[in-house]
Order: sequence, then C-alpha cells, then structure tokens
Amino acid sequence: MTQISASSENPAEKRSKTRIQKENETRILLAALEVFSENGFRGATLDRIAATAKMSKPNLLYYFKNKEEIHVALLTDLLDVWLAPLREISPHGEPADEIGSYIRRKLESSRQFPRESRLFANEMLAGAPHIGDFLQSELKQLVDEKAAIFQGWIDERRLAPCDPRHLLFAIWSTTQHYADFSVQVRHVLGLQPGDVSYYEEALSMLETLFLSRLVPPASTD
Amino acid sequence: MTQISASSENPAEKRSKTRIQKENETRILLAALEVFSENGFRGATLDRIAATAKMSKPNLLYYFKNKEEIHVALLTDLLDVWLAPLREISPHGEPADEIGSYIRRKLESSRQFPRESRLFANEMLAGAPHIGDFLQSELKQLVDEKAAIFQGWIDERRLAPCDPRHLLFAIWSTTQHYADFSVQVRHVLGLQPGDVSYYEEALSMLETLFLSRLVPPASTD
DNA sequence: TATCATTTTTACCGTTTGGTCAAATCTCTT
DNA sequence: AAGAGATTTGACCAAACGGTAAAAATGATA
Repeated sequence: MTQISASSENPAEKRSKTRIQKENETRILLAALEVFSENGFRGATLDRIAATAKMSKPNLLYYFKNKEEIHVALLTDLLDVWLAPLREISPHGEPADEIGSYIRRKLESSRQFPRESRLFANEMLAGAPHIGDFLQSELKQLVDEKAAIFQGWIDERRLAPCDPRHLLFAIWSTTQHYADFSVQVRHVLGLQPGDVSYYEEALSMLETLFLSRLVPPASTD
Repeated sequence: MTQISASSENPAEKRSKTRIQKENETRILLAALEVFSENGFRGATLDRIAATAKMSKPNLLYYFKNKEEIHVALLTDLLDVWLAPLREISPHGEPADEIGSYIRRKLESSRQFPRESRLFANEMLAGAPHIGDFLQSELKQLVDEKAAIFQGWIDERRLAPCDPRHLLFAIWSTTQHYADFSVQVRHVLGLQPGDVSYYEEALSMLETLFLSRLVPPASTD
C-alpha cells in the first residue's frame, strides 16, 4: 500500500495556489473527512465525496488525482494534530499535572475532532495500510521519548510501577472512545443523536480513574 | 437501515440443516467475519467473502440471500458473546474482585475474538446502522442494571464516587483497544505482525489502573 | 441403481465505481 | 475587450459490484 510521504502533485504543483484552488481543496477535504470517517477507505466512494462537496466528480479529480491521494492528504493533515497533545508532555511537571492535562487535551481533541478520530480509527481497523510507516517511525519514537519520562517518574516513586507505553494506550483508548463510539455512548446514556453533553462526565471519570484511587483499600472493620 | 431481529430464511427454512449446509454456513460466516471486520460493511464485497470462503459467489448467495443477511447473522451471533462478560458481574462480590475479573474476561475476549471486536467497532464507527435498536434496548438495560450495582458500592464507600456507566466505558475502551488497534500497539511496541504477547503487560496495566492507585498522593518531603 | 432433492456452476444483468477526455466555461490579467 | 490560463462539465469507459436464472452436478435415499 502507498505510504505517506510529503508530496502533492496538484494541478499547479509549482507556484502558489489560487483562491479557488484553496477553497475547493478545503471543501473536498472536508467532504472526504465526512465520508472516509464513516465508512473507511474502501467503504467511501468518490461519488459520495463529490456529492457532499457539492462538486462534480471530474472536478474533484481535477484537484486530487485519485481516491487514495485524498485519503493520504487527509491523514497527513491529521497526524500532526494527533501528536500535538502528546508532544506537550513535559518531564519537569508533576506527574499528576502532566497526565491530567494530557487527558484533558486528548479528550478535548476527541470532542473537537470526532471525525478525525474516526478516520484514524478506521485506518487502524483496516490494518493501517496507509500509515504503517508513520506508526513504526514517528509515533514509536515519540512514544519511546515520552515513555522514558514516565519511567523516570516511576523510578522516583512519583508514579506507580507500570508499563508507560500501556499507560499511554489506556489514555488513548479511553479518550478516543468518546469520539469513535459516540453512538454507543449516546444510546447507553439515552441521549439524542447530536448531544455531546457527556464530555464533562467523561472528564470527571477519567480524572478519577487516572489521578486518584478508584477502589479504596479493603477496610478491616 | 435494517435492524436485527430473529430471522433466517435460508434454503431450507423448515426442517433441520444438512451437514453440507452447516459446514458451508460456517465457512461463509468465518470468511465474512474476516472481510467485514477489516473493511466494514460498505468496504466488504461479496466477491472477497466468496473468495475467502473458497466458494463461488452464487453458491454463497444460495446460503444467504444477500450481503446484509450475512452481516446481520454475524452481528447477531456476536452480540451474545459480547454481553456475556458483563452479565457475570455480581452485586455480591467485592468491588475489586468483580471489576478485576470483568476486566480479565473482557481482555480475554479481545485476545480470543479480535475480529469480532473489530466487526463491532466498524459497526460503531459507521453509526451503528444495524444494531441501533440493540444498543438502545438490550445493552442499555443491562448497563443500567450493572451501573446500579456499581452505584450501590459507591453509596457504601466501597468504590470511589464516579459515573458507573462511564466506568464501564473506560473498561470497554481499554480492553477492546488491544483488539481494535492491535496494529498500532504492535508498531509502537516494535512487535511482529502476528505477535500478541502484549496481553500480559496489558492486563497488568489495567489492574494497576482500575484496582490500585496510579499516582501516589503528593509527598510533602 | 434409479430417483429426487440438494448443491454448485456457468452465464448473465443492471448498477455503481474509479477514472479519463475533450470541449466548454469561467477568471484573471493586460 | 481580448487572450491565456484556470476551472468545470458532460459524455464516456472498463472493471467491480450485488444479485439472478437455469442448467449441471452431486448427494442422499429407497
């Protein structure tokens, strides 16, 4: 499968972009985000993307040379956003503060960019055919770096002994869950389709889970 | 969208199934699980399912009258398996024991049935078009019931104050993550494609997270 | 082994899909 | 207002898609 690498041979690959070019590329990527994030790469069709973007299919293909290029452009844009919250973790803060604010950033990211989250999730479920390289290189490197910070805190007894990378997995899964499985969340909570009011409860739960003790020590009354 | 409801108008809807019938339906469902779980409903094709099942497409359609019926059959089989671990939670045990063993059951379920987990995840990402009713009725009811147990423990101070339903979300997301995002997990941990050795570390992490204190109280040295 | 029901295959069909092409239209600059 | 380049469109194509019909092959049974 084609992997991501900086490239975009658009109509005018040299020179700066036209106003129309910028507008239309934005419209296309927005429409594509909608369609890809719901149905995955294989489940998405150019016709649906074109229709969503209110644009003819040939016109769409004037800006992106094929379906895959749209998908890759979308993922490339996404990955930076995706890593941003993680990059901010600092070795100099208190573990509780750093982890707490990381959770808040990730949860906020889920709330603000649920379609991006689902796009990413779809790519994972499909076996990461387009971003395998990214996972192995950039993401792994960043995770290793941040895991080392956690390990430092563990060594200093400021964090319970645990595998730091699995701690990250736990934060990722719990926060992204509210975007990826929002339908389930809403159905179980009995909320209306568009309602995302559960995010406050979610933050509260995650702070309890990650920052304090969930199950008290067995009392010996 | 067509919702699940007991039905299966197969070739011989009356009388018991032939040996060949049973064999082939199993083969088809196994192949369909493989394809649907990777690409979702829209991303899957009958040709691929037929090819995976080593069977001609018309032959496949002799056993299931269309693509949707295969998908529904798969989901129907799945949902019981899915709820089983949750049903086992008892109000009479210790919170730590009950939550701990629930986590172990869910994680074991992810390890044993990763494709089923991804099938479910794909359905969620697509907006649950086939199992919306199930989520609103059966699942919600069961969650409410088990949430009440958690709430009882909270009232008795045997569990930290939190929204019990969000606690369940946290358990679901963290455990299912290891099936749904296994590609990412492996890439980040530097493991080979088939390697699932991370499940032991995962259990350890989740027990630390849910059953003991992750971040110690700030020391006042 | 003849018979009948079950199973499988071959040959299709109409639609959707990703994508192309050349002509037509629009926009910007001069 | 004209010309050049950018943009948009309609017509089209081959392949893939979900699905059908009927004949052929197979299996069970008597």
